[in-house]
Order: sequence, then structure tokens, then C-alpha cells
Amino acid sequence: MRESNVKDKILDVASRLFYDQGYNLTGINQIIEEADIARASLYNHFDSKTDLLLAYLEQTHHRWFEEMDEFLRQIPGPREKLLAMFDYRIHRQQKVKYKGCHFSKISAEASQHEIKVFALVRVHKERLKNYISHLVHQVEHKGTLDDELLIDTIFLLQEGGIATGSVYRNSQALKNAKRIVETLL
Amino acid sequence: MRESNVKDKILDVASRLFYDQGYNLTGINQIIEEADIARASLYNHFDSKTDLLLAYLEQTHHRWFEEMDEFLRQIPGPREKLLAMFDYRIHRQQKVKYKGCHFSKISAEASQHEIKVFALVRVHKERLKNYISHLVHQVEHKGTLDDELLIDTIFLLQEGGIATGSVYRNSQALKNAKRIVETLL
DNA sequence: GTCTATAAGATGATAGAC
DNA sequence: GTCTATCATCTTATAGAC
Repeated sequence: MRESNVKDKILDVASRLFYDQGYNLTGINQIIEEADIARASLYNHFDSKTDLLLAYLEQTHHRWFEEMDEFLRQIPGPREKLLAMFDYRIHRQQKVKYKGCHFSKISAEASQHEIKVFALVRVHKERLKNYISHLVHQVEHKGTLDDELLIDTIFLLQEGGIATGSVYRNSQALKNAKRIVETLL
Repeated sequence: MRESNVKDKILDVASRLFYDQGYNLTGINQIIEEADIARASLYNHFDSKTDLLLAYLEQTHHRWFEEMDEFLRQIPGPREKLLAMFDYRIHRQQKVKYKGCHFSKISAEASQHEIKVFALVRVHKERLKNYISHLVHQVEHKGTLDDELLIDTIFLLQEGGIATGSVYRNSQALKNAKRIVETLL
């Protein structure tokens, strides 16, 4: 097996377990067992468990936006794209079985001292809000809310919708959030 | 020390640590040390760490709504009460140093098998939404959104606002959320 | 009801052979 | 680069004395 394949395998298994079980409930032992590699092999590719966590967050961040770009590529205008963002999040929510936002989840259980982790969470949320901001400035909307408040509305409805979906294990909140934005746009 | 005082002391210390450090990062050892009680004393009052977690969630739930009732008691009408709910959450957010919703935080790190924990989280969120629902049905609003969508908007803006506040460690999102609701009401 | 001592297992990380 | 063996520490929980 090529070197990179071992590293990828470790990261794949760790990513799945970190999200499904939680970071703190996932031990190094389980990762090496399910990845079927030696204990020292893990520490050859990653300095520590925290290092593995950072790699997980970075990969998840990049894939998240790659998939969204792909999802929205065919959608024509900014209004349609803003609404399709909700479809993307509903689609993704179903794919990950309603366990919530990867970044919010880690943010909730990480030690306060791991400042690099929180920095990555902020980067992710910031980029999402910038994406929404870009589209809102392009769209000709009703003007019930001004641009800045509309950006916040769309962002917060998505964040609230994902959080609520993880509590009820369904997409109802996000579907309602989409209808709200449809009415306001 | 009276029996109940020991039990209260354990629960107080555990509550503080569960929220500040996270449930999984808080060990029984630290709880007994900071509460200054014997190891077996804890197990005399609580069957297990999970039992302690459930007691923490129940107490937090009751106090949360007690404090909100107190906060909103003087506020005159339903419109003002709906807006003051945001003030309550901002006030509370500052008090707990922006570490997010107690229930969402536990929901994010608890094992999927602890179904009683998730049931309590749903109870808490459900009661909050019912409270909002009650007020919205009383208020005479603009009608930009119908009652049901307005209830979801207010609920999701609060949930998103708290989550976002825990990422940025400030109240900006909740303050903007309040302005949005002011515009829509 | 509270105490100390201890159990049995899991934790993250390292040493040294190949 | 991968391996096995091992470390010191921490985990939740229980036994038995007072």
C-alpha cells in the first residue's frame, strides 16, 4: 500500500468516527483497529490526536464547499442559488443522517484550549456567510429587509435549521426555513 | 452537612464542569475533588455519571424557563415579550460566557445510545417553540409571514443566533436577529 | 451517609525491532 | 514506513470499614 493510501485510510476512518461517535468518544485504539494499521503508523503520519482532528476539519471544509459549488453549478440566477443552498443543506443533512454541522459539533465538544480548532470553525462559518452575502448583493429582492439583515436572516435560518434538524432527526426546520426565505426574497 | 446539601453540591460542581469543559472531558475524579466529597458519596446520590448528566439537564431546563418567566414578567404585550426574549437570550449568553446552548452542546457530544438525554433536549426545544407560538398567536403583526412561518423564523433565528454567538464569542448575531424580528413583526 | 482503597479497563503516546 | 510491546495515566464504578 502506498504511503499516501495509509494516511488517507487513517483520515477516512477517523473522520467517520469523529462525526458519528464524537471526537472525545473516539479513541486512538478504535481508529487503528478499524483502519487496520499499526499504532505507530498513525503517529508516523499524524503528530497527535489533535493533529488528526485538524486534518479532518480542513478536509471536511474543502469538500463541503466543493460539493456545494458542484450542487449549485447548474442553477441559473442568484435568487435560485440562494434557495438551492437550502436544498444542498437538506441533501447533505440526509446524507450524514441528521447528526448536525461537522464544525458546530466539534466546537461544542472540543477543549477551550484548542484554539486552532475554533479558528477553523470560524473560517468555515465565515466563508459560508460570505457566499450568502455575495449572492444577496446580486439579487433584486423585495426589500422587506435591507441587504445586511437579509444576509443574517439567511445565514441564521440555515444554522438554526441544521441545529434543529439534528435534534429532531429530520429536515422539517430547513424546509420551513427555505419557505421563509422564498417569502422574503 | 445535611444530605441534600451534599447532593446539591455535587450537582452544582458537575453542572459547572459539564458546561465549561464539556461532559466527556469531565471525569468523576475532578467532580469529587472540586466538590470536596468522597468518591462513594457521589455514587450514593447518583447511580452513574449518566444519571448525573440527566439531573443536570433537568435542573438546567427548569431554571432556564424560571429565569425567562422572571425576565419577561414586567414586559407588557406579546410583541414586546417576543422582542424581550432576545434580550433574555443575550443576557444569558453573556452570563455563561458565550459557550452556547446547554442542551445543544450536550446533544453534540453525547453518545447516540443515550436516548434519555436526547429526549430531554427535545423537551427543552419543544417548550421554547411552544412559548414563541403562544405569543405569536396573540400578537397583531404585519403579516409579511403567516403565523406558522413567523413562529419558525423567531425560533430558528434564536437557535442560529446562539450557535453563531458561541463561535464568535459575542452577541452580534442575536442582536441582528432581534432587529430582523422587529422588522417582521 | 461518608469514607479510603482498589478494581478492571481504556486512554494517548513512545521505544526499539525489522 | 510499518510493526509489536509497553508506558504512565486516567476512566467509571464497587467493596468494605466506620
